[in-house]
Amino acid sequence: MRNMLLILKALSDRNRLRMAAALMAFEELCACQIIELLQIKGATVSRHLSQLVQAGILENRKEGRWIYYRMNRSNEIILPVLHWIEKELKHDEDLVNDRRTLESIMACDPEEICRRQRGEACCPRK
Amino acid sequence: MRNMLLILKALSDRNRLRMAAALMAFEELCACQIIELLQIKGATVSRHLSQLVQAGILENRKEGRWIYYRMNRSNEIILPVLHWIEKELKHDEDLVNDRRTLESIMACDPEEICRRQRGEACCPRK
DNA sequence: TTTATATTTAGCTAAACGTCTAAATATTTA
DNA sequence: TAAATATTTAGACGTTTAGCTAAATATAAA
Repeated sequence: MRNMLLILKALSDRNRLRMAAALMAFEELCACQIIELLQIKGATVSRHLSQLVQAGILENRKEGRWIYYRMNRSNEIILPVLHWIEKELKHDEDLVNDRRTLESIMACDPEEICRRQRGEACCPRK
Repeated sequence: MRNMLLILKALSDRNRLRMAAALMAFEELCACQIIELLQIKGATVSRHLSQLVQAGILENRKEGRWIYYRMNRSNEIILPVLHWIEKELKHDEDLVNDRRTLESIMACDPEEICRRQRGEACCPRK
């Protein structure tokens, strides 16, 4: 039961649900891309991501200075609930919007995203 | 998304998950039976139950002084996640134990359960 | 119509949570 | 090797939440 509660709790926060939905649509995202999507502080994003990893929903890999997150496809327990979310929220207004935002985020190099987050203007916002 | 979050939040508390599991196994239970199962105060149980109703997971009906709760079978959205929980927690130690406890609770009249909750000895505990 | 009683609501407290800033860590570049 | 930088960890703060007790509500029994 403990495990199930970890999973349900991890998914029952708006920002974490958005992260999960983003990674259902986009194979792999680095932390800075998720920061850019959610527009909240990196430290906060980091804690949410680690909670999702803790629950077995996400996994990550390190590549240089970046850390990339993706769904943990080897965890079969969570597949049904992810499919459920995917189906029910396919047309959710906020998530459709997030996917659109992600398209433009993916069009930039992570390099550019990070530069923007340090306050240097680049990579037009919209 | 708001709706999905209500559902996920409602299910991501240990006691509420136990309530939901109990009502997957036992068609219908009145509030006093759930109080008896969880061994927490009636007021607290009441608030949990209303949160589950709010999320569309449970429905209730009034019969005299008692209020009976059951799964809201007309809400199709939640069926997949309930099946998921049912499958994953079928052999969960705590929930197996809850079902055993419920067997003996069901063997008493609600009348008896309520009397016990008022402090009068009756209906042997185990 | 008064009393008993099953459940809910209101108000409180302690713990958990989401967010932030600042400091720490790890990796790359100069 | 020193400076830059992407992410995480630590610590603080305001909000939410799960639990309690006591009061309110609604129904049944006397």
